[in-house]
Amino acid sequence: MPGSGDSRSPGNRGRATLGSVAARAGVSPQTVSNVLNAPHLVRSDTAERVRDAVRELGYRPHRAARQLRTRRSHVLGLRVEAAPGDGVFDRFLHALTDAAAERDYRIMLYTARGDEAEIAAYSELYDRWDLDGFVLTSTHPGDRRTSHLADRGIPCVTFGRPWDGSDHHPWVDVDGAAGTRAATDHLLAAGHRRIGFLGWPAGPGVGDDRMSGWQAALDAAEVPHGPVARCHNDLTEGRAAAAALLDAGPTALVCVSDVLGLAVLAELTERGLQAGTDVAVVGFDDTDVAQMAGLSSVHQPLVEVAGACVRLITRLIESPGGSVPPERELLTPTLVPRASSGAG
Amino acid sequence: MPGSGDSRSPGNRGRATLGSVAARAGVSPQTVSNVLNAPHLVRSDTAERVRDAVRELGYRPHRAARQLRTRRSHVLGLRVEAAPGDGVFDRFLHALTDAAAERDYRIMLYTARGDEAEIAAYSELYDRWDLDGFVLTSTHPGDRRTSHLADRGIPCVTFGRPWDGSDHHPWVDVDGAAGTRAATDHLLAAGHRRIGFLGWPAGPGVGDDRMSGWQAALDAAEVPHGPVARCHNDLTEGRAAAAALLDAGPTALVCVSDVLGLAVLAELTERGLQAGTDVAVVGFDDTDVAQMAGLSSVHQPLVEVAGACVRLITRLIESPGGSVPPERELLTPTLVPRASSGAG
DNA sequence: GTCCATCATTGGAACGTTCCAAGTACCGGC
DNA sequence: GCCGGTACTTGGAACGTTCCAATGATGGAC
Repeated sequence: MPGSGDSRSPGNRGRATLGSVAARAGVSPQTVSNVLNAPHLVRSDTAERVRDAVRELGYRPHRAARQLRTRRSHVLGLRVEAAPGDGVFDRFLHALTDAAAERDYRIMLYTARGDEAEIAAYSELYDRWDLDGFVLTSTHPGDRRTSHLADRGIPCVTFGRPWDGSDHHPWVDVDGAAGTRAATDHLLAAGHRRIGFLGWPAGPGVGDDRMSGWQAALDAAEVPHGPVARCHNDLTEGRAAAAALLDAGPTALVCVSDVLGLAVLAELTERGLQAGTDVAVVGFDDTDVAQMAGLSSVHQPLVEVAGACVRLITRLIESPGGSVPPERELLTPTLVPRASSGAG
Repeated sequence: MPGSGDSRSPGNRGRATLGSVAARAGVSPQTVSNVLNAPHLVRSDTAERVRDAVRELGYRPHRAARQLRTRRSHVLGLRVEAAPGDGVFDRFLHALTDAAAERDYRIMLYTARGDEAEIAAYSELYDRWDLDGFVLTSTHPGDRRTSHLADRGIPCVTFGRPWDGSDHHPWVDVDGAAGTRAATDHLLAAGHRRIGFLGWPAGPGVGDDRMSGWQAALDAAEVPHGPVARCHNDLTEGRAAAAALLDAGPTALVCVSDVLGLAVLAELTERGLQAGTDVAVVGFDDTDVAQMAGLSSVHQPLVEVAGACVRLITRLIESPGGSVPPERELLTPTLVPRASSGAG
């Protein structure tokens, strides 16, 4: 071995290639490739020699070349929404990026104005950028995105179950009903018997699901339903709804979101009442502000959600025929009790 | 032209390639490439014929192949932070994705535990994934990331100026001092003469910069400085600091962030005082919660910031020798007056 | 009509990887 | 000593694009 006779090619920023590693180890490029991708084909001492060369040269396979050959980019698409965040998306984004990296996948972002525009963007991202699949969020009744992707055989997974009962794609969701049920049980255990609910406007989807947990808990305990109010996810509307609710004299309120929970807190303060002692309040999502305001809240296990999303979609991508039955995963959130419901 | 005799290659999901377009237009693949990348080399009638073929076949160049040849991925890296978001990052993310798409660039995410881990991740992303450059956020004194990148000739741009006076990379920032100055001027114009400041712990960086704007406005108006308190960006700490500040009897408070602004609002409500009439309050960042709580705030022009980031880094990437002098851009935020400072 | 310059187009190779089919060596059985 | 199999290794082509150098066509000057 005379000196450091690297046979690296020019215009390559001096990076090692399969060829340079092969030369160093005294084998063919194909064998180096096999060591990395199909080790069982290679004799162990040869493999050892190749691995040494890989280490010495700091070789790392070049994605674009692999991608050109295999049509796999190891990149997943994720839409970033324009709508004001509820504080959940950031955390999901981070967890998803982490979970993907663990399996050697990356996340690429795109934006779109509405579902139709998103659908139009798929072909560009799939054909031209070779994205391996898409992670979709905020599923809603009448969502046409998943069926579009399914028709074209493009892998996807949704964070959020399909609300129209369709069944052609894997999904991961958090059991909102279980979350509000835990919150309600927590209040019942603390002795409350007049427990109201502040929710979103009626309609199939996340809002109704969360409300059903509150109902189920009360029914199971044979406690009559407390007052109910519904409004949009807005602090001002929430204040008005909270005022109406409080006039009905509940001792506790379960809220469909932290924003509405905070609205209740604000209304309580306005009335000179103390959250947690006079009226107990629980929110949903465990956002930063809830944390800061001491609002009890239901925490979504976003790290697990992200992990499951990546697991499900990579399984789909890496399945030979692409014909595995779609898996589902429904995760249970946990209650984080704080001062607003009498804790700590 | 007998029928639809597309000469598309197999294993290609039926996508058109340079070759199939060339065959259809009756020219060589190279000419098709020239039409798309160097139109001045091609006679106009030929170009027209090629463009027709492109349209008919729905041809779109394949990124991986181009990337393999040119070593340009048209992808920018962006780190997504674990830290609880201040509500600014989401909006920046969306704006950046949009701005990048406009120039045919995409954003790829990565995570890292600390700056050193991020530095370690660069080579993987740059060498293996061929990222064209990085957009860095949350610059801070003693930031070693930019010099590392500069040493290796890897393009980057930062959202946030370098706080150690270094000058080897382009950056975009929002003039925090101008923002607090506008806020203070707004309060002065409303007749306030005892204007306090609630800031972060002293030290070079964003916090001191924002405080300096408050000072400058008061000095220019020859009004004495009101009371000052400093604490971390936390609602609980903020409440205590706000209490101390209010005891000093200011008629208005400028806050370094919305979180601390909300802390002041909470403390005011506790005391039975009305924000906007009894004491005026202004926050910083114009987050969703500020909007909902009616907190006046300083709005960062994130769309412009993102646009500038993309413009600066693409200029760097696409400059032939890579040796353009680093540009800087300091954007001015705007005040959004709300009820908490007597508006609307 | 010859020569040179310019314009438009083309052919061949290369980027770094993986697929496929073809090799080579070894080994045991008969 | 030939045969067939198994274990390992390799050569050549291909993925779709761009770079580089070479080719052919056109036109004006002399």
